[in-house]
Formats: sequence, C-alpha cells, structure tokens
Amino acid sequence: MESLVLHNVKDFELTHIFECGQCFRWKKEEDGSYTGVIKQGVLNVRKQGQDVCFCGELDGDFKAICEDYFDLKRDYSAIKKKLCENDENMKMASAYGYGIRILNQDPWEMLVSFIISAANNIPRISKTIENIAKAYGREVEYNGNTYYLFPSPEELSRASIEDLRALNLGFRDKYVHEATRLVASGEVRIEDILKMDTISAREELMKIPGIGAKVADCILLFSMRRMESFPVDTWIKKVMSELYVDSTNITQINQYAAHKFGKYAGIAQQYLFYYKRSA
DNA sequence: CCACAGGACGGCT
DNA sequence: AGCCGTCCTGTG
Repeated sequence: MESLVLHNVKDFELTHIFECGQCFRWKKEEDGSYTGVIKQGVLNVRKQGQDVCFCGELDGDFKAICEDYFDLKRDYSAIKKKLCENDENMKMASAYGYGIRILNQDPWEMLVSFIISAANNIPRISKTIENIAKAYGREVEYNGNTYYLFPSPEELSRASIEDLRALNLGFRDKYVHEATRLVASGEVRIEDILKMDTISAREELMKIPGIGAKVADCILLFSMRRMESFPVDTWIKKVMSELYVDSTNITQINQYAAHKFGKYAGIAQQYLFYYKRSA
C-alpha cells in the first residue's frame, strides 16, 4: 500500500468532490473517508484538518496519479474569483460548493457511465456500473476487500445486449453494446478524440449511439480536461432559466454559458449544479 | 394509477 | 428545425 499526505490543501472538500455528480464509484466509509476504484486501482482519500491523505494500491506513479486525478495543479481560488466578478449568484453557488474539484477520470469509463446516466437516477447508475465491473472487470484486493476495475473495451466486448440487459442497463443496453463495439474495433479511437479541439471532439462523441449533447459534454468535462464544456441537464436548465437566461432551449443555454463563463464554464456548471441540487 | 429520475432517438409536423 | 411519445427500472 502506498500513501501521500498533502498539507494545507485549499479548495478541496470530499463531500463536494464526490457528491456533485461527476463520479459514480466513490463510496463514503464509516470513518468519513472515501474509497473509489479508478483506472489504476483502488484509492482511499481522507481529510484531517487542512491535510489530505491518499492511500491505495495503484499501478503507476502514486503521487502523479493522485495529482492528475484530483486536478491538484489547478488554482480553483483564482477561477472562483474570476467567475464571481459581478455575479452574486455565482458567489452564492461557489461559496456553497467551495471544495469542488473536477476529477480527471478515464474517458472510456465515463463514456459508458454517462450513456447509462440517461433518464436514470444516481443510485441505479452506480449499481449498474458496479454490475458491469463485477461481471467483466479485473478483480483487485485492497485492505482486505475485493474491488473490480472497470472493464476495458475488449473485456466489455464479451457482453451481449442480453447480458447487458441482465445487468440492469435497461433500454441503454444496445447503446453501450454498440459503443463498445465501435471502440474495441477501432472505428472510434478515443486517443484521437483526446487530441481534437473541443468542438470536433464533441461532434465525434455525438456520433456514438446513446451520446447526445449533454452526455458528450459530461465526457469532455469529467475525463478530457475540457473545462469549457457545460453539460445542460434538467437541473442546470432550471437554474439557468431562473438566474441567467430567459430560455429553456439547451443550445441557447450552452451559448449563453460559453459567453458568460468562458473557458471555465464547466467549473461554473458544477458549482451551480451542486448548489441547486443540495441547497 | 401516474410522474419523474442528471436524455437520446425516431417519427412526426 | 422543433416538438413529442417512447424507452428500462425504481421510487414517491
């Protein structure tokens, strides 16, 4: 087991990070820490005062993986300051979810996870993803417990549509099946999408069945470092029409957000989403 | 019984 | 181009 302690970490709250809707595989432990399965293995995170402690079994450079996954090199205070200029709503929202950080998760896992998120609720999404990992992912041991990595495209290729339906995917089974085939066959190359500009990457993602504008923006924001991506779901639609723009048209809301929040629109989205959903 | 939950899709007009 | 019914499943 490896560990890392970082002292006096600003803009970092476990609840804000893990409960703002960007991830599905982190669970709160009895001691208040969170344990999650990421691409490289199992990780546990806890806070003691202003210190953050990471423990886990990861395949690779432990410190580098943690810094990358939790976006630790980014100055969220500076971003908040910028977003809050002449914006009382954002001051409220960012003060509420002050410890939010955008996780840098695995693109393939997010692609599947957010296809599953369509017209779904969070407990069921989490359960479905666990079912998939347990059925097709590699088993890993950590701290006396068994966890399952999210399966690679090749591993998930073993699943038929019927298999996926049995794992509680519902009508999304055919989308995940086809998305898996596209990626495993190389018809869709995620490593190529990562190199594209955000507009092109979004278009490419939306060619995959089950991925519309909202799901594409989630994948871009939560796994491809596109901080300008602004996923508009039903909650954001409500918040935006209440506070900012007199429209419920998703395209118009996206345009407004791009103009108003610029290259950090995605971070603004998370503050607004968490504020609206929790407060 | 129905509405809705972090939408996408296909068939309409 | 925009609107609307439909799609699994669980909960209130």
